[in-house]
Amino acid sequence: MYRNRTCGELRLSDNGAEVKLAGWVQRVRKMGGMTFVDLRDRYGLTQIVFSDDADAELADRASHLGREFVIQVEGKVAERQSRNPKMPTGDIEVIASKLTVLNRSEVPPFTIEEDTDGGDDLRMKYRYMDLRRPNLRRNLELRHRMAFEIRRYLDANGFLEIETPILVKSTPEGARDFVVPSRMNPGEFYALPQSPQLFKQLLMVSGYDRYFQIAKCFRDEDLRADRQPEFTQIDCEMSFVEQEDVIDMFEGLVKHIFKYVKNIDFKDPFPRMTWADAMAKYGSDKPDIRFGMEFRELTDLAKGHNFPVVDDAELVVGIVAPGCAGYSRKQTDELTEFVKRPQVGAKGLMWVKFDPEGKIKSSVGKFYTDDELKAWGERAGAKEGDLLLVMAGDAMKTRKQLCELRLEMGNRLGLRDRNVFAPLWVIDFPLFEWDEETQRYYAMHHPFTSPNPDDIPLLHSDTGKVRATAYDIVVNGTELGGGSIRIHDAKLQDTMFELLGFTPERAQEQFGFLMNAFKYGAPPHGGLALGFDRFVSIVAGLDSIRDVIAFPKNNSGRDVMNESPSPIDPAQLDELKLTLKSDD
RNA sequence: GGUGCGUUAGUUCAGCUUGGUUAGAAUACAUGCCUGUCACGCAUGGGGUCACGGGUUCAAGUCCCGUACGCACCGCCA
Repeated sequence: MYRNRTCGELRLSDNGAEVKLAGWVQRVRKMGGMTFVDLRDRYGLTQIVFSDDADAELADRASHLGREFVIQVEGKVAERQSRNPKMPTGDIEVIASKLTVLNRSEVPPFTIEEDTDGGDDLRMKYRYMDLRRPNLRRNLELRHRMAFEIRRYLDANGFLEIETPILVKSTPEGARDFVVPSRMNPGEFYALPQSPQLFKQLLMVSGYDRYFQIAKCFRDEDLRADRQPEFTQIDCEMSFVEQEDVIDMFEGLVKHIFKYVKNIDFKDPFPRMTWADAMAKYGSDKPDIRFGMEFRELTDLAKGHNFPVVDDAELVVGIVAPGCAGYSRKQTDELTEFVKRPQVGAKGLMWVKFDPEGKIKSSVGKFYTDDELKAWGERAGAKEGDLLLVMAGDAMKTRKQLCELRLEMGNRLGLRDRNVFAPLWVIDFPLFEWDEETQRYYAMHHPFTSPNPDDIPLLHSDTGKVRATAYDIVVNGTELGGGSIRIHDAKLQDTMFELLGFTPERAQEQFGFLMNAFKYGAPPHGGLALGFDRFVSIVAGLDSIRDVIAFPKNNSGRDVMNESPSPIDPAQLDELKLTLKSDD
């Protein structure tokens, strides 16, 4: 037995106990005739003391231990002469009587501490050491805890966890597929699943009316801080349900997680907002409702004053930054620069300051009288001391740009507190999205999403207006997940494919197995998928999902630790009947 | 596919604006001193292909071009 206690558990009540500990050397502090060693394992840190008075040879050996050596120590727990209130084990120490070096370590390339001195790249290359750091350890513990609670909740509600294949059929809709060549079927390929969508619908046909899976999904698209090529979804599907049933069930799941993992009780139902409202009030289908600053339309007030920027605009819309009337020229210029950055892409920004004495200062004073600007302020709900920020232009673009500005102001004003969680259901998404480039409709969610029954008459006449029975759950401006009630009627599904520009042959080729299954008694069904990595990172208060994934990929989809992807052996290519094209 | 920023000691960075002596700091590492430290302290020491390639120049870590890599973002992500 290498150890009988861990480095995190010893307390004053263990005083006098003979213990055996094993772990990694966090730090060695030599103080003349005494040497202190902080010993670390998954559970914590314990101080080990070696003293010349007790055993000079042992103390000398201890003083030459290096960082991250793996050692085993036997000794007696003792109360410290000088306690350290900053550590849980700070009241005690272990007076060593025996020291065994189980393994040496090279000097690590970065410090194994909460605030490491290592950069991201280096940490990824030595991820196995990065994972020794307490913050990453806590993240993975949180992830485990959440996965455990998800299973507990769903099991209690009668869900079955069922695995679906990783080698699946490629479908061109949606994201780019990762593709796997088939050796036994030369020239043919599997795809890795973007989600278990089709399988979970088939499981509903099979009668497994409550299914879930914590499923790995794969998308071959460019990465972001919150996007990995392989990621994990909490994938769920239910039969004999309507939108309300699905929302209830998974609002319950989210509440359960916050309650048992974060000790946060959401008593009230989560607020809901239609997609149209979300776009109009926040310029986003995933608004951060931790703070207000809702959009107010000023188009009618602003137009007709010989100000070309406004007169040519489809929409004039503003937000009120509370208490910001004192912003200096420099600060308003900064905001203007912010919206003019290529990432936001606005042409400019108008501002109106309503100072506490009732005076008005504005970047557009040339075009509007104080009374006219006052009317803007009244419409927008600006009080004395507030700053009104206004943008104008094409409606959709301007809303998106003002959305960026709103979030920026939220950050500047400290209104986006990581410890505050504001969940929100966004409902009534459009069923279709028009694509200018290819001049056709795409499914906003996916082609199996059912239209809102009220809008079925519009399917052919006013396709773009048709609402879907689809819903997203948003937390703090991040899309946590989404789902829909699916189509279970073969005729309606045919209509969908037709509107999406599929020929019957192509629809049959791609989704024939699902459509065939639907001929044999498909129950009404619907479901939802939550992004597990994002969920964990939101609960942990982190911006990047990389910190909640044990072995993530970098910005260009590479694993810098094992250097994948990598070329394969020519023999492997031969077996697969593949030839590489030369790079030109 | 595109935009921006970055690459200098094991590590995190400064130096570049205005080209010119032996490229610095902190930390880490090694050695010594130190019997209550816990970000220990003090002293000494070792440690550099200034990412790579080309160009300008009498002279390039520094200026210019390109490439690679990293990060963030746009496009993309039903």
